[in-house]
Amino acid sequence: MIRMTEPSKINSSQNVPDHQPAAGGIAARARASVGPKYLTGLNPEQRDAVETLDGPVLVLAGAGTGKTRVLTTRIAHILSQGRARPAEILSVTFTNKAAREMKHRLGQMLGQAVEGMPWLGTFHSIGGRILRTHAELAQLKSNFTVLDTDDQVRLLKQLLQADNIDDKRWPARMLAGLIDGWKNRGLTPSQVPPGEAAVFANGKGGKLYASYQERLKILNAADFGDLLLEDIRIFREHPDILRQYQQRFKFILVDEYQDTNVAQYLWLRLLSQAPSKPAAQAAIPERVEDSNPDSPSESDNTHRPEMTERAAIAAASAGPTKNICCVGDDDQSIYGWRGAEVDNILRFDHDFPGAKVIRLERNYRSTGHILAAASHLIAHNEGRLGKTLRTEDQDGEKVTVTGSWDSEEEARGIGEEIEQIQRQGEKLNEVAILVRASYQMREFEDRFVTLGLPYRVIGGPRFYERAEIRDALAYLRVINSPADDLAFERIVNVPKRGLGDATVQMLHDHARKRRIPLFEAARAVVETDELKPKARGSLRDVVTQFDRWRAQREVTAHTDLAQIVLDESGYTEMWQKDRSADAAGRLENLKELVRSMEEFENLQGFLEHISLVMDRDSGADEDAVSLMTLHSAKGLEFDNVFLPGWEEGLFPSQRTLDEQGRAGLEEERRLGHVGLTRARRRAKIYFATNRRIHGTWSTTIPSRFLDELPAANVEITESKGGSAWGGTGGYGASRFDDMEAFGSTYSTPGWQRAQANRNRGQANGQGRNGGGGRGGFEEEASNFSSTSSSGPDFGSFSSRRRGPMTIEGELVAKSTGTTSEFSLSDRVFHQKFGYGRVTKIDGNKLTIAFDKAGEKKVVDSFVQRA
DNA sequence: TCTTCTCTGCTTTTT
DNA sequence: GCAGAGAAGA
Repeated sequence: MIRMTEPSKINSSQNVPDHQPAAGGIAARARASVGPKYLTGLNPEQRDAVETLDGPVLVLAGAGTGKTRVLTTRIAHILSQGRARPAEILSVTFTNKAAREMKHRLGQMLGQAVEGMPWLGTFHSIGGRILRTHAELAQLKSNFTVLDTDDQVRLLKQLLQADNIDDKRWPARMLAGLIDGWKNRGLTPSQVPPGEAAVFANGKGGKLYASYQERLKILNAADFGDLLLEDIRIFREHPDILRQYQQRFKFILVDEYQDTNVAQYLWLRLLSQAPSKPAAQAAIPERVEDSNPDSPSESDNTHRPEMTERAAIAAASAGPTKNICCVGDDDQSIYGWRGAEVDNILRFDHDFPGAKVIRLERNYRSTGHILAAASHLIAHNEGRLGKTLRTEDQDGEKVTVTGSWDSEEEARGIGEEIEQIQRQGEKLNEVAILVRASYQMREFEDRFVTLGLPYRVIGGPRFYERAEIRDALAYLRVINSPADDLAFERIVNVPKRGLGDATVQMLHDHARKRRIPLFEAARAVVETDELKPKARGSLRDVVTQFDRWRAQREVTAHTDLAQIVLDESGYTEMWQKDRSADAAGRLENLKELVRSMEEFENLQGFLEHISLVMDRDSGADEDAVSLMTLHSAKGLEFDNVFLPGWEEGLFPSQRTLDEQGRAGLEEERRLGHVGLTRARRRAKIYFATNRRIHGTWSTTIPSRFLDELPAANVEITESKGGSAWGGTGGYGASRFDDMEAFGSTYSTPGWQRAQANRNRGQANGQGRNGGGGRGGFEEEASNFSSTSSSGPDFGSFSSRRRGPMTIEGELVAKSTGTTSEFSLSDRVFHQKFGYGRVTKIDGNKLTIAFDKAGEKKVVDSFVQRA
């Protein structure tokens, strides 16, 4: 059953029941042009993963083992073997980026754009597509709106208010999280275990979930969870519909299977059963609820509800499994906190009997030392499927571990190392800083701004989550669907029209009484004298404007309409008048939005897809350092990877440890593994003894993960910014312990913290006086922005460093050659800090008093005349 | 109704 | 240390 090579099929097209021209094009081309060529260059395991087409297959693909290549080659293989047409392959990913990447690579492999793969996409876009087809079975219309988190929360807030629940004690955001969690686990309101439903607002949680669902139907809206959950419900209530899809999808491929949640699992599971006639079920005895000793959370009661759910689905759909191929890596499962079930991958062969498991263990990315360090670290986890990554690459440089006195010094040191890398002629695009929490980024941003080092932040608010984009979309949503109350409410007073809370409340009352949408209520209220003349006038304007735009919609291209709406509503003007730093960027984003609409046929089509498909693009062409969280680094790779902040509490995160215990620790460890395996040639780890978190300094101890790294592959180095302990390396009581300040082998955190505190003054002195040779302009500049005192504990520390260093800094700064084209009190603009005035000039380094950001020192090339 | 001031409470993030 | 929300003033 392994190799299905039937040579006759390759050249004869009559075996393919192929009547669709587009589909035939790709399939034919695949057969003709690819031949066996696509198989060359694959290692034996990869080849096995590509060629095992029948029955369930799990490909355990470690970091850097060619996962995407296997997936795309497998699709090419299926097509070239004539086993399915492009429209018969369901191929799901988690992110749009991954879906795009696959389409791109497939296109390259098959030599053309892959328009014929209609079912290649994210779980949510495909789920949404299925739901639109059968919307009426979920009490929706096919043009339903997909709500994002913000809309969701606002809707819940209204429900809480209506129920007189204290929004302070029981925040809407928390309820949104709970509902999300339930949906991730495939639970409809009636299926939520009563105990869990009761935890919110003294037992009202379940009821609120139910009324939220009701409201969604009235608004003709679905949230992200519904896109899958409603599909599942439809599949189960209408076996004929399910069978239709089961028959259609001859092959199913799943990327990043370790990240699937229970709902996704159920969805896949239903689709992956061979279509069986309702009555005749060749029930394979399957005991999904069996305890599996390998799976860590098995004994955990909290998983019971969905386990029974799982069992029910398994029983109902027990039939031969089709050709499903899941690719994933249990060691890279880092989304447990948002509902991903590592269990799904751990028990794959259990869920899909007869599954073939193929391990890809040859790493093509990292050098020996890096791989060894990563493997050794992850080996501390229990509950793995177990893989041993190997490379045929050289050992390369050892992974470095560097301790520094505080987080500022850490940033300074990394900045210097990056400059060094740059001097060696390497590209900044090949440098990444991966942090655990986004608040760590700031320090680096400040540093890079000072150094004039180009960087880009990856992640952060997505394009369509930006306020200006959501506002613009809200206008379009109201035009498209007058019943969209959430959208109407969002923009009725944006820009300011004198229609505040009081007016909106009044509209709500009116709308509820007559059971009409807010927009219609507004139309009616304008005709009465319930509102003050001023508010009434503005509201009338709003209503007439929307009526006009809707009329124009028939005769105007949707992109033009969007532009007209933005201009006539005064929205563009609002941002043009805004003098804050990011106003220009927002206007740029609005332009980008209008541009992106061109890809869609009409307004309707655009709105249907926007929330699912829209992505930010972070100008990747420019050579710049990448700054991102460990989470968003998954799937990326760089020559040089910097990993700062390996300290207890930060990494592993204390909160994860508190909330998830052992499972949390293991997930954090996997995060470390992901971080290390991003590096091709150099991986550099850092920790600081003192870190400012939320404004206050606290003393930290090195991460336990440092102790879990293999000594043979790791080199302990001194901070380039000057060692915290006057030259001794090492960090705290660990087996690397060769350090005087903390010289002891006691290792309880409390003891270490006590030691750290006791030694602080002493170490401080050493750092300042004995550290010598540090400082210079950079030293002074980075302190410059910290205007307020750092709290009583460190008062002496701060003042001490600020005094003499400033003088030193000035001296160095004055010696920098070039003179600036700016003069004192020039008005300037800076991308990050906004508008300000030059207060001091030192060569090409300016001190600027920013209107909003305070006083900063920056290189003149980073500002322009305002 | 809009602006300014005080208070709180902080991961990770895709769709 | 700062953003975001809510309450008090203009």
